[in-house]
Amino acid sequence: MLDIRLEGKAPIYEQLYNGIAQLISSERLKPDEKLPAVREVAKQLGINPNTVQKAYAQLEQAGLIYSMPAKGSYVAPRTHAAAALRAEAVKRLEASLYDAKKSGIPRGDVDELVEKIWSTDRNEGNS
Amino acid sequence: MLDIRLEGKAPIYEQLYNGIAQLISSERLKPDEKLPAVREVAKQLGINPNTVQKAYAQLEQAGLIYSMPAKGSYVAPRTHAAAALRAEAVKRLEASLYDAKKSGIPRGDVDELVEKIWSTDRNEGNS
Amino acid sequence: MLDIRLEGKAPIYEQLYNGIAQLISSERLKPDEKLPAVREVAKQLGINPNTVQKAYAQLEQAGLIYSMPAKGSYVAPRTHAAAALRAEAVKRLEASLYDAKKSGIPRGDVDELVEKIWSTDRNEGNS
Amino acid sequence: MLDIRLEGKAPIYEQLYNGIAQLISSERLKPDEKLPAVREVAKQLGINPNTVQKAYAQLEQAGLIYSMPAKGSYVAPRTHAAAALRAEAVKRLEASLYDAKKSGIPRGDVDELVEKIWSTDRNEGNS
DNA sequence: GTGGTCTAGACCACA
DNA sequence: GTGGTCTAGACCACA
Repeated sequence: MLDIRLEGKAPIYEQLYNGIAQLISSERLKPDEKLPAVREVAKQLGINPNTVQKAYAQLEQAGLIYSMPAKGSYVAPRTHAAAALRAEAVKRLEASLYDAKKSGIPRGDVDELVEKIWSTDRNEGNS
Repeated sequence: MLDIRLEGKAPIYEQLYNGIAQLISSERLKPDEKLPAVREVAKQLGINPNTVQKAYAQLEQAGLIYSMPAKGSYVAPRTHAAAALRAEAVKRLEASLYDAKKSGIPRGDVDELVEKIWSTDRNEGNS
Repeated sequence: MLDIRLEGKAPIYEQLYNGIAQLISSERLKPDEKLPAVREVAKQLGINPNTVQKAYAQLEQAGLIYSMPAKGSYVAPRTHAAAALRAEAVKRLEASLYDAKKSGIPRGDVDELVEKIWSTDRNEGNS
Repeated sequence: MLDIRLEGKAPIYEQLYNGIAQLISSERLKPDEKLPAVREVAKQLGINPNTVQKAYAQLEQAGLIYSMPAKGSYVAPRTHAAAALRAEAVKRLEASLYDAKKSGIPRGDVDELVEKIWSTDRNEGNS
């Protein structure tokens, strides 16, 4: 229901934040779409509701979602969200590519990585 | 003697690791050059020897340095160090590409970025 | 609770590492099973928590366990653990073969040993 | 002059001991052959004469070499040395192969390793 | 409660 | 002197 995989050493609330931001950025979550309730996400992922609450609070503070008390949380309207996030993502990727080039990684290796990752069509999820 | 500034919230041993890795990568520390002793670095930076020890241990395990107990620690031969650094760079790049994909960046945009960066003729290198 | 005996001159954290690796390898610790907490192991064995922490950190880095800060440490999924253990076994075997060669053991003798051991039908396994 | 490579974390005197033992076991050092002088070995390998002295002392104590004061050290006569060492080496290798089998390494992989190592004809030495 | 980081300080074998 | 190990004990963010 929220196709997000928790893994690695980063704090869970941060992984949740990034995961949802990516869903918004890629428009798999559309503007004004309702997010699943905090408790639901917590149960689904087997984590503490406080942790989900923290992620939602930070998403709201970042202007990516808005919440209507007693109703739920919703993806913010277009202008605020997707475009800006995508621009940021591109910027981070560009920096990574420059680093890779500086480290002497040949372009061919990069192209192979890109091929490998983008051809893994669909199904990021469920290990 | 080791021109590294500690700052920010990242763990000290990690900052040390990255700082030394950069010195090796940029060849300001040359292959087989002796690194300052654990205790010396600790005194110089005003931190605990154990913390320096941890950074050195991880650098050794990554293949960037080798240490001979009772003699000292040394920068690994060029090939080893370069291979280790490239392996790390590839790992970071792969993570970035996954993030970019999840953020909805189309493959075409990525290919363009790669083209743009790698066609920038030659030597973008050693910052 | 972790049936491990510390003895001999090897570093404690290394004995712990090997002991736990064996429990995982023999599946007395199953995939995704929770390991006892760092402090608990320390108390039980009468050693310092830092020493246990070191063993756990290295097990995680070898891919044999994964840890979620504030939740606990868990045995890695079967595939990861098995791959890590095999990688280590191959490394040890390679070293042994080099030693054997240096000691002047002719290749023919080695081949005979391999033949003898692998033809011993099936399941020599889980000690 | 003593084709031995020092590497890894083991104490140098131990590496020296094993290296010389292997040369004797493989009969690249023959019975009653003279070993190079302590000081010579120390200079050649860039290590402390005390370290070489320690290795020689332990080799003598193990009955692998004998020393004639003011003359030098010599490889012990046949019966004491090569045969026993080789038997030990075979035993260690056999144990390693059993471990490898228990770890699930397929015979094919072992054969490849053997092929790789024994076909690297000659020249163990000089990195 | 949990893993993770860090300090202060000790001791060891080896060189 | 050098790297490596270990203890005792503190503090942190996160859950």
